[in-house]
Amino acid sequence: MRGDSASTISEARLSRPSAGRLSLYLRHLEALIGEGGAKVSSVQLGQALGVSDAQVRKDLATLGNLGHPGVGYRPQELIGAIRQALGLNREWSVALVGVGNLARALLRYRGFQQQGFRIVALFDADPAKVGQCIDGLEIHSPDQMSSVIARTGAELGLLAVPSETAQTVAEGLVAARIRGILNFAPAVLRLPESVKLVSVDLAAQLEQLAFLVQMVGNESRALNTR
Amino acid sequence: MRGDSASTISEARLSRPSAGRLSLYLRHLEALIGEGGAKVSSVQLGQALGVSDAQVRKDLATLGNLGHPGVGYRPQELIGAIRQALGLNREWSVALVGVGNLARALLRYRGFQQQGFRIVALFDADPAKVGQCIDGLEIHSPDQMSSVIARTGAELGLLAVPSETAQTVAEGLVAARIRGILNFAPAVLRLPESVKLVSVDLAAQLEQLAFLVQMVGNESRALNTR
DNA sequence: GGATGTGAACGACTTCACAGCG
DNA sequence: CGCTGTGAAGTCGTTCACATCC
Repeated sequence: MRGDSASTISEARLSRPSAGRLSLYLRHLEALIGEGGAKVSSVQLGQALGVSDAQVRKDLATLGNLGHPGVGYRPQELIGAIRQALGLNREWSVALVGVGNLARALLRYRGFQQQGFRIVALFDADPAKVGQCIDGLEIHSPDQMSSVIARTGAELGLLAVPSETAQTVAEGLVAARIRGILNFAPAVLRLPESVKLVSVDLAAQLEQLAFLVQMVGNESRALNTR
Repeated sequence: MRGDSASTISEARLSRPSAGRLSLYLRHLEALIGEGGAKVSSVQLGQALGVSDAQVRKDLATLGNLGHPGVGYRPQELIGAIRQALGLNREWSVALVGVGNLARALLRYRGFQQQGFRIVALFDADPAKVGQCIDGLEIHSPDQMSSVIARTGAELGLLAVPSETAQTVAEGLVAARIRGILNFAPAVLRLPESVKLVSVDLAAQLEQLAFLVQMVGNESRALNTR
């Protein structure tokens, strides 16, 4: 890197897959800290996470010059830098729509609050559920979305509703000025560019697994032809 | 492709991302069928799913010559071919380990049984849960894994246990001759090559979303410099 | 020596663009 | 015509290999 006369972070662009791996590094590093590991090398990290050492270096290099040649990386520093790069150096308030079993699982999921995500609002269209409380949070009607989200300051939304209503509910969240949606409904959502979307399609993942498993069978058959 | 003198299916290799999209096409096509759509074009499919038309054609071309130039594709045919390619033209028996909220959500999840996945066995290490029944399925102790999995013929495993025990439990599933694992624990699992693994890391997905949302802010700041 | 950072080579996936067919 | 199938070009991400620094 040439023009680093000043020590300002040059804010190199961070690619999507790289960002995904940073999450993994982060989790692993936080576990390491507990064991007081003072240094980590790209080889160690890579082996622990199933990633090539070159890949690790490339990923970490985007964070700035954190590596100490001949030594490795300092976990503490890395953690801070990764948090910053991923936007985890602050709290994120999250709204959860669709209070079914999945929602309950998400509510209790430790991984979220551990990284500063806080679920601050619940919504469900079922009148029987509206007004009830879970973990100290009242379930609101979707009508209230705009006001409740404004009041609680939620910026992210978890969408755990049936696929039929997913698009409509998502639009409600957009109208309520949510900035990003994590969608669990098996539906393809259409959102304005400015609202970010990540989808987790459980059925598709399981189908992917079936495909891979089935391929193994085909593989061995294919090998016979050699 | 050279030696296609015979009309035998040349079984073109199906790439991982392509297989992922096939799941989406399949779901959309099954919805279309209900509405009696007789023909679909790559453009229609693409727009519905947020994929380029060229991509759709490339993906579907791997299934054999199903397209009718000047006309489009017949949904029925496509569905059959996709099912076959993904290995969904049969039932898959599935074992579910770790009976918490997530497991309950997965058990009731329609998308699974709709594509022929049947959960046939439950396991949980908590003695208080062992012996209980959910949806007509008894919860077994992990000790019983080998025998129960052999008896029920489960080939796939859903792993919904805490990350600390994930590796151990996964090894148990491998020992019980499971062929693929869908892992929900936020841990990196080490499995033999022959056992396929797909991981769904909820925390990482949410972090990814935070990253994207945060990027939007940085983007607009970056645009100012222009 | 040991480990980082990084251009260059490589590979995988996507888009382009168009020939060919109904 | 309209729409598919597909080589060619392009883009993105990963791996290699090595100069560099402690």
